Amino acid sequence: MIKLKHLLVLFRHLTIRTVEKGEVFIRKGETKKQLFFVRRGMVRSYHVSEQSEDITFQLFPEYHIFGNLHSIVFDKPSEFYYEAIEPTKVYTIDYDDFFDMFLKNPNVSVINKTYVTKRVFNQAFNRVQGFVFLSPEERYQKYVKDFPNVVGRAPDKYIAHVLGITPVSLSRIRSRIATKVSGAKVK
Amino acid sequence: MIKLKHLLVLFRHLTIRTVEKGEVFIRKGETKKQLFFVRRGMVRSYHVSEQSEDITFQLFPEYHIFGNLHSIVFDKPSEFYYEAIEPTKVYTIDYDDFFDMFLKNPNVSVINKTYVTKRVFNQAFNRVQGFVFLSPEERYQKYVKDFPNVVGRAPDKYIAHVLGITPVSLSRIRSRIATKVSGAKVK
DNA sequence: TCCATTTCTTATCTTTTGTTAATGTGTTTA
DNA sequence: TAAACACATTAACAAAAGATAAGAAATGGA
Repeated sequence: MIKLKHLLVLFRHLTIRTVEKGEVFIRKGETKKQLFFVRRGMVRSYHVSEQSEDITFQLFPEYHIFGNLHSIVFDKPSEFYYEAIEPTKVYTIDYDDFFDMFLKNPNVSVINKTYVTKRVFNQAFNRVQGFVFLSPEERYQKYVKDFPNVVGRAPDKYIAHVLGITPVSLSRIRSRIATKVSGAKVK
Repeated sequence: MIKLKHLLVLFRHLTIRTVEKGEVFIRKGETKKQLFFVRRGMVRSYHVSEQSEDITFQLFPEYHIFGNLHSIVFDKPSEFYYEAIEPTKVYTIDYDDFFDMFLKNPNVSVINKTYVTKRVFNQAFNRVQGFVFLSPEERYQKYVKDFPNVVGRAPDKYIAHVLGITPVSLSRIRSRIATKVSGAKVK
């Protein structure tokens, strides 16, 4: 059984970076293979296209791991930006150095080598399940349950895109849920 | 660079199973950790709930890898059934034996140990990107492009659920696309 | 070949979403 | 404090999707 405490011990050995809101960890086009552990604050990944606005792909609050997956997994340049949306502190390590850590630090060997892989895969797989089996409203309810430390903290417009809907639609969903819960719409 | 040829060599050493249409490889609730390589035919994973019909989660044509991910990644019982929807031939191996293969067979060591992991993650990650950035219609167009050997072969109702929409809606999308392409609707 | 079953399409209606824009409501900062 | 800005909500309309049902087409067996 792996505890966050163990993961924390591991990342304590790594590079610490403290940034202001708005700072970018990874830019589109970059190919550096880095892993990040969010110790404090929040990070969002987003995609920019010519025609439309930024579209947020994922939000990473404390104790979440993110990285340039396009580079790490697919050996391609990053398609996303990764930006702090709060004053944020992260632990960073180069991905290729990452697995060496296990050899050099016997005290962190409690952490299964594939733990990070599984965690990241877990994120993606669970999201796909949400898109296939749940309605947008159910998806939001699940998100509130799974990420109570994100909802009400990150802007709703970010959460909306994570859920695959527009901010306007999410606002209506929230209003709909409030009506259901209280029995009557609060004007 | 890993080629399908190499993967094929690897799986040639494994258990071969040939089944009829309708046979089930993995049942909901099972915890066996197995990897499958589809050599011929097609497999679908699906979820059954009390109220609604089966909902197809994914389709695996030739040269695709599938497995009991709920067990392999999360150490939980499978939530899905995995069923052949055509006469199908698969190569099977127990997941824990899988990585031993690399040690015992130097001739297949060209295959990166993490290749399978990356492939499976790729599937999930790309799907999430589709759900976040594309409309249902665009998602279908992309699916046709990415899986031409599935479209027109597997029932559309399966593909619809994979794309997160209803079979009726997919039928309308197909009709809409046909109208756009030909300029006029064929009655 | 014929019948039964499954799948796909079409229609109707309701609900939800996307889009755009206007209006509130805070927050920041100059 | 006032102005500027970002975000959330609401409204109005068009477009799309869900649900249900009926009919057409395709498929599979006997």
